[in-house]
Amino acid sequence: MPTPKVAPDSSRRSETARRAILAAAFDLVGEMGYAKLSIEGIAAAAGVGKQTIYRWWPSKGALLFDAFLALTTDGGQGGALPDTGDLAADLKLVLRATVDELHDPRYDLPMRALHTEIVHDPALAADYATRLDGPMRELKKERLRAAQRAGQLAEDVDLDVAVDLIFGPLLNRWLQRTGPLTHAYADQVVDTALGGLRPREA
Amino acid sequence: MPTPKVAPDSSRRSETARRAILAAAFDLVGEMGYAKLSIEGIAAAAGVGKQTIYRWWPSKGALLFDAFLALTTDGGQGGALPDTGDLAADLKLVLRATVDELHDPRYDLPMRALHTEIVHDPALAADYATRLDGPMRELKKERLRAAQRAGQLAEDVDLDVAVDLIFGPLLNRWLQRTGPLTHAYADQVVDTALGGLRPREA
Amino acid sequence: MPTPKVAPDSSRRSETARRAILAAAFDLVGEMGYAKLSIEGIAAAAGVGKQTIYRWWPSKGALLFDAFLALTTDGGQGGALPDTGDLAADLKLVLRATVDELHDPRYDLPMRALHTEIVHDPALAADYATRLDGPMRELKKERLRAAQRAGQLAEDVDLDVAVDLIFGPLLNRWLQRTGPLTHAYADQVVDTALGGLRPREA
Amino acid sequence: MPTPKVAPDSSRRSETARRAILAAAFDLVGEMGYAKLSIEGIAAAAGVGKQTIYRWWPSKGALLFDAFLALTTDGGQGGALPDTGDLAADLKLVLRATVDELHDPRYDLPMRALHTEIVHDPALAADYATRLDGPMRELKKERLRAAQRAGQLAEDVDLDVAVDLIFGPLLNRWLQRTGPLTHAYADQVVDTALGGLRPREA
DNA sequence: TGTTAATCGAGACGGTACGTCGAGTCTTGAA
DNA sequence: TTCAAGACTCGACGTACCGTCTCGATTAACA
Repeated sequence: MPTPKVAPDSSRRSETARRAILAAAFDLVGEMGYAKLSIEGIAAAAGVGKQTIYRWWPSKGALLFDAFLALTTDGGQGGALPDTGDLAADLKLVLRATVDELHDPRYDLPMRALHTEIVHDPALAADYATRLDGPMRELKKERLRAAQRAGQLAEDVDLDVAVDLIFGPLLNRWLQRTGPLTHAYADQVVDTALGGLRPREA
Repeated sequence: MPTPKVAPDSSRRSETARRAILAAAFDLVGEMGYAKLSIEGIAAAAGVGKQTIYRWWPSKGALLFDAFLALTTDGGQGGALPDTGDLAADLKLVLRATVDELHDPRYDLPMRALHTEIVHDPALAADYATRLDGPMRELKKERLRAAQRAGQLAEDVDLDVAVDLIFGPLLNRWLQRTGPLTHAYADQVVDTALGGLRPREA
Repeated sequence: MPTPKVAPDSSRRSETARRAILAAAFDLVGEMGYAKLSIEGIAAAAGVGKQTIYRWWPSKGALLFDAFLALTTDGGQGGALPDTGDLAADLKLVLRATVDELHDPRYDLPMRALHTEIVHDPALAADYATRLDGPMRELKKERLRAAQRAGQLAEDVDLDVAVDLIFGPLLNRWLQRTGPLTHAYADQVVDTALGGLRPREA
Repeated sequence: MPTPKVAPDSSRRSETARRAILAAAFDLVGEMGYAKLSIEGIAAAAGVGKQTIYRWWPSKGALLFDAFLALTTDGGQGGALPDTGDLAADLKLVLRATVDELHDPRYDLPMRALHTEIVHDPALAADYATRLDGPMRELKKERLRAAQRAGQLAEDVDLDVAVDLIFGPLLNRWLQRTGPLTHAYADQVVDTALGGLRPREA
């Protein structure tokens, strides 16, 4: 049975070319932003024929996502969230680290680009959910579950909603630039989310 | 911001052309999405020369924003948030309406387009903050202030953070498709944000 | 009877504007050649509205022609061709002067431009024949007639053909750059045309 | 000259596209004249991308010249000028044929276009001299040399000047429309050029 | 251990859109 | 009414990339 056209024989695939393309894509998007990023430019920078890109990636978004994934996986922080027993402190630590990362110019443009693609491409969004956001979210929920076991988190709280409340605001503020993205803001978010908006009964 | 580079004499500006352009831009982005939206297409659909667009708008994003603003302002829901005295109920009402709006196919594509443009264009983001998000956010904060006066909201809560917690998650889930966008989710967000994640002391 | 649209009331015409336009047209065509000459540019250089040009000239060629005419008439060499009694010497004098003029960079570009327009626009060609070439040609023929009376030119020679033979080659060589345009060439043309190609019977 | 700026690998060049472009260029210039001839129009008529034209030709004039050359070469009359032993008769034959050709509407517009481009573009003029005018002129001079050997042409006549005198006037009259272009005129030019303007000693 | 078929680099191709320039028309307000 | 000014529609410019399509020239699995 001949190999179908849609799935080229990846055994013959050049690993060198693949790596060069992903690196070039990541570098270029960081240099000149997503709008001016072109397949042609990536191919040239990677010293690769255009067809080699079109052969293996269905869209610019998919390529960008792979480029992102490659770097994240390589040096991936992989591990679980810290658990010192103090939920608020742990969350603040993580959120402050996130704030720092979002300020890193090396990641700023590529991450914005990726988010743009996700917003417009449901298929890519699904991929993102499965391969990047999903695992991350699971780690976060794991930490929250531990907190529930320790009685630091209400039993009836939906953990997905909890994750949205805690980790969403930072991303929003970063993407939309609705305000300064600081450690103080990270702390406030954690405190407010944990404590709730309603006055605590004295 | 949608002010032209070397401000032409706007007193001579053709109002007919302006309106036709904004309408065409909004319609086209709704029909075929932002990626395939072209200035050339908008000009053709509006029966207008390309130069007339380039004369008055510095970027596709700025034009889109104006188109959005024109429609929002025209039929604008303008008014304050409902205040029945029951904060949770009022917020749920508003969030459920937002959910419905986000499901309206007429607004889906244009709003996604606008949001991703904001992500990439700080100038546009500033304009957005001033002319769309700002006023909206003020209305939201006004309602929350009323709740504070009524003792339904803690005195020490930062209202900006509160708004982020309540209204951000919906937008995030919609943009990133991280989960179903339902009335139930809206209710959960309100309840969780108001009550907080921490267990209430019995 | 109202003045017809095709012939605006020239009594109200601004002489200042007219002169400025002609001067600007001539200068600009000399500076940047005919291809890059634009009505817009002329209007700007003359400090004049575009409409003022369109009101009074039907085409770029007509304007250029007028500009040319204005300068030629002003300092026009107007007078008859020299007549010392020696036809060959007189013609060589005139042709050598023409050679010099054609080498003047101030006139090179404008004259090429004018000739181009004449080639493509029969109406302009007619105008040219009537107002520039015609009078010139008459002066030349007058000199040849005198030569005929003096027995230096055959009686049966068609003077128009004679003029073509004597004055045409210079123009051709200049326009098409088929060879160097020198005084020697001018002399050769005169001698050959007068003497004929056929061997003189001994 | 029609050599591209940074010579692309012409081995990959599409002969189909080349031919279609040249044909379209020639046809269009004949239909609507040089002024309204656009690269865009040629590309569309040839079913070709604009870039394919820009890739291989540096200017509209160069393209036009190639188009002209292609047709001239294809059906090229190539051969030498007739030589019956009677120089005057032979020249009249050739000039009358030229008159007829210049009246052919199929060639009128394209040839005017080519000639005016030559006037403005020295590089094109050089190419024209090398590839079209040069060979033609050589044929003409060859015939004149034969006449010299036969004693029908003075020995001391510069053949280039002779060619200018014989063949130039027709072109001039045609381009500038300074008079009717007839067989009679052709004959007159030959007779006058051969006989000279000066009276023959009886 | 050659054969052979997929992949590679390169880049021409037909297209679409870009952002700019200028054409020629029209409108406004001043002289 | 003409003028300077300049916005308007329209068409073309020359460029940048798109995604498809040959081209040899590797190159790695199979025969």
